[in-house]
Amino acid sequence: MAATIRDVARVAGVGLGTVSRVINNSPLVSQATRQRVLDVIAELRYNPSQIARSFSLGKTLTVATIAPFFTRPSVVERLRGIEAALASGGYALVVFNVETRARRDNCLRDVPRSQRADGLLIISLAPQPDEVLALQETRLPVVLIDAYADSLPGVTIDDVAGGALATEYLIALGHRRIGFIGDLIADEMSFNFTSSRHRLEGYQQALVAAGIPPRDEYQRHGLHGRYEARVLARDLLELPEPPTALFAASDTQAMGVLEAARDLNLAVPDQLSVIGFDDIDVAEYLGLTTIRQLLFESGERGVELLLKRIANPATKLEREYLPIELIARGTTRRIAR
Amino acid sequence: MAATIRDVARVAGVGLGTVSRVINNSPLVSQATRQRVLDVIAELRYNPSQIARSFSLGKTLTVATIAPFFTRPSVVERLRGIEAALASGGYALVVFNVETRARRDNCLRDVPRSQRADGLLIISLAPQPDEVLALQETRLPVVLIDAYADSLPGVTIDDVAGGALATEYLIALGHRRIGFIGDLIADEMSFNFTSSRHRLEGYQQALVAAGIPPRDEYQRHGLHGRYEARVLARDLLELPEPPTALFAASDTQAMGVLEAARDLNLAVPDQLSVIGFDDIDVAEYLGLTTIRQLLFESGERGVELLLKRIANPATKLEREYLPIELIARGTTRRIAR
DNA sequence: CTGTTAGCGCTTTCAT
DNA sequence: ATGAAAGCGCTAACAG
Repeated sequence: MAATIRDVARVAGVGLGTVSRVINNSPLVSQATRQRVLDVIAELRYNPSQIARSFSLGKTLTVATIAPFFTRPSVVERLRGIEAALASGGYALVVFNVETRARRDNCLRDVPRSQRADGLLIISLAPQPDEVLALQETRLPVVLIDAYADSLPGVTIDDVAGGALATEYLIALGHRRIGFIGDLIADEMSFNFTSSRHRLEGYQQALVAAGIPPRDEYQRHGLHGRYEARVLARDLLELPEPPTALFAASDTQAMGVLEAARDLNLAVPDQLSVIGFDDIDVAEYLGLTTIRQLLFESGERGVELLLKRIANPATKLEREYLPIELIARGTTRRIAR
Repeated sequence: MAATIRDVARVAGVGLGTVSRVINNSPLVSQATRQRVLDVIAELRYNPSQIARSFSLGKTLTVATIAPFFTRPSVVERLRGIEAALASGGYALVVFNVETRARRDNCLRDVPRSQRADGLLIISLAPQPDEVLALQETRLPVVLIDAYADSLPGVTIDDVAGGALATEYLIALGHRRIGFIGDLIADEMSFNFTSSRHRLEGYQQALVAAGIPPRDEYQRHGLHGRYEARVLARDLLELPEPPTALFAASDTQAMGVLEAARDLNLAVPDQLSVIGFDDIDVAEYLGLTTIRQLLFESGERGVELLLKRIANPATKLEREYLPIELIARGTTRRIAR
């Protein structure tokens, strides 16, 4: 069917090796020979088989990514950074999307083993200790993005500091009754997202530091999603003594909070201040105050670390922290007294 | 290093073929032998190499996707459908993101040739005739999603009908001065998106059918994006005799229109009706009236067509049209008189 | 500079 | 039911 390197060699009247050298731009071919081979390649419409190439080389020039809900704006933006960095390095990107616990476990177990890729990027998923061990056994270079695990390299932000930053800002605006809306605390059945948990920690620390005792009833957790956050927030805002400000662990959840405020006819920011996290695209549109993190860059940096590790697996464990920044917009204001 | 099939065979004291049969669940192995081999596999932590397997089989169990701006909500949703359908079929997904004209051309040319994948899905990009020819020459099964090309299978919606549907709705609400905001008309330098152009056609047809002459100054085109649409809309709305309703070729652009209205202190829908296209996630949040198309499903159906073609390349050219639906929300209303 | 050859790890006949 | 052997298309080491 399709021409092989052997066909090219035969027609051009040269050896296999020569054709291979031409394909790979080796300098050890005379100009004349090279041209002849090139002509035959064009004539035969020959395309080197990537699979055969990978096989022979022992590398796939492919990087695999496991991401939960890759449809979430923050994840998409990280993926975009990954793709861009990978493409400029000549690597292809294969994506595994994970929306159930079972698939998370399967992917984490099987993808590294399949040897389809030269490296693996895991987004927003923290492998458990036993999974880390299994991962290391495969010897496949791995980098975590927006997640942390002992003895695995990664790029993240300081989520605790982020949570504190958001909360301190609300405190500085005079708020004392500050609520928190975040993801479900990881349990057996869930994904082990850690960022929401850390942001909660930062929230609590900031409160304590300001002499405000954190109240349990001000902290609500649910599945990540606009609708879930809306329900949670509505509940929270109907408390006898409701919060005057709400910190949502993500912009998506903050949108749910905004909806809840609308449901209850609470004016934002006059009666309720709202702050989110991530600074996804739509945050600007909504005028949402939020904590910005560099999503695109996290993908880029993750790829850099990974490629370094692929080139030299002995590279010492690197962990990179990306900066965060408070973006004050219109959903927060000094508390009315 | 890692154990190979040969190691397993040796340790288990069986032939290569037997191990292969066990791996592939062939029934031609005795229960006893199978168990012995399985034990050795576990003991050696053997994982069959996917690359070697692909190579030997002559198939990669991978599908490639070329998508422009895969960060756009509508594209992401299609990809999600693709990934889901692929995963359940045992295929992996490799993604190429295209954000420049040059990369579009390169991908269209190189990806099919590289033989990295058993099939190719092209999203929202219409190959030119010469590109179609080159594509067909590679004999790689291809399916278009949200794009059309002669002699290539695909799944799309009827964009002309969609444009007409949106426009007729505005007309039915009493609007006569209806503007259109869409993508740049394809030129040498751009991507050849066709959907916006077709929606414009539908818009014009509906207008004519209602006896309203389309006015050139009511039709604006720019790069796809919220900001660009905002600028375009602002300009349009500052006309001496501005439109009372605006049809945006996508929800993202409709958001820009909404911003423009805000800029000019025009109340929506009281002073201006706005309708979008796609019904992306955020449309519901914004209460945006729009034309819904089945994005996720378009990915699923594209995969189905593609897998069918991979299984049997002689499958006759299939083209599938997905339904559209008007979703009336809060950004449109009967014109005040 | 160039041709030849030995694998890479697996699937698949083909015998047995 | 199972072992042996022939590739799949390419790269790289080796010999000229």
